[in-house]
Amino acid sequence: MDKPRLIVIGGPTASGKSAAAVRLCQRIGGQVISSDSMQIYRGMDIGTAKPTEEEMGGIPHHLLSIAEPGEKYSAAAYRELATQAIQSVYASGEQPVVCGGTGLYIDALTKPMSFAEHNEDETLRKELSALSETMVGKMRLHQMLKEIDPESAARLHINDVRRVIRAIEVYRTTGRTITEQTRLDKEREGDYSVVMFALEWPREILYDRINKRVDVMIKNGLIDEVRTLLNNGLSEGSTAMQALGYKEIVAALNGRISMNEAIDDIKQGSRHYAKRQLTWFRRDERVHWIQASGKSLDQIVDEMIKEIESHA
RNA sequence: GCCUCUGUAGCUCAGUUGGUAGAGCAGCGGACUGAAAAUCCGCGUGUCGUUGGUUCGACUCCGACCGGAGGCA
Repeated sequence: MDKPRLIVIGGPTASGKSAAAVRLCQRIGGQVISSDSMQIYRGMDIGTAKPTEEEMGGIPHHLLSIAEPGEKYSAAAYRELATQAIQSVYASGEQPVVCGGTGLYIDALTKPMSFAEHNEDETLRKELSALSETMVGKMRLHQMLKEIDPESAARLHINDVRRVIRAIEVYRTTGRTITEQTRLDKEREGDYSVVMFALEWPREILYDRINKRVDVMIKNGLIDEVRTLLNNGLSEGSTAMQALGYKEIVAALNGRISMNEAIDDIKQGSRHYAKRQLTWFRRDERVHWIQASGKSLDQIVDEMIKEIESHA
């Protein structure tokens, strides 16, 4: 039996993914499944550029505002929820269109990844993080990994503490190294027949779009949005408050930097983020890049539909 | 008009007694398998304002000119 078709729109922030996804859905009869790690949070609308009711254009969107900002979330949880949402869209006879900039989530969904039941250990993670505070500790962590999984140790830089800790954690909780895990995953096939797109812009234009979007966010009340989250007791250390546009405003509200500096930091952080996304999606050979500059939404969607049909 | 300071990377600036230049930020490239808007790694991109001169050799010393800042008039 043929695998069900899954359309994915990735690419950098502010490239126009959301609008393209909506238009595509309108034209082919589809529904949007978000693959954005921050738009899942309730109350984080302006800073995450979450589509408004109007922007959704009558198309159902899944996985937006489904978690409280304090909640933990993960690629595994995403895969679980997205899979359910996709099944429900297929059941309704429509085409699921995954849209969002979180590359890891897209991979977790579209590539085989065996997520063991239990493979997280907060206590161990905390313990190891404490160790990573010093250079000596970092070296000890790296050494520890070298003893259990030399391949990962060779691949990971000593300073990439998160991944070093994660690799140790995987082995301690599952008895299997992350290297072996990855190898096994690569031998398997994904669940979908994926058609993937990303929108491409000349760099200066993309950066200009980012800068302008940040200004609009401020004008639309981002500062109040952050204030409300803090008033509701959201801690500064939560994952949600690591989001671009939020951590900087918090720093300004707490007087560590001026509001103007915060705004510049958000723009710069977003530009850097867009670059990282470009690196991620450029590496993915499944991506069909669509030149967006100078084209109307429908022209862009025309190209997508043509590509999708050629896959049929 | 005269005096003083100043002109080096996209920006802010270093540059030793003369040996064709380097930091931060910006920018560019890369990695990424349960925190990913996170985390981490790598890369100077240059008519040293212009033009003469001194010198084996000038960003560096001297002259002129051009631009900028301040002071005296």
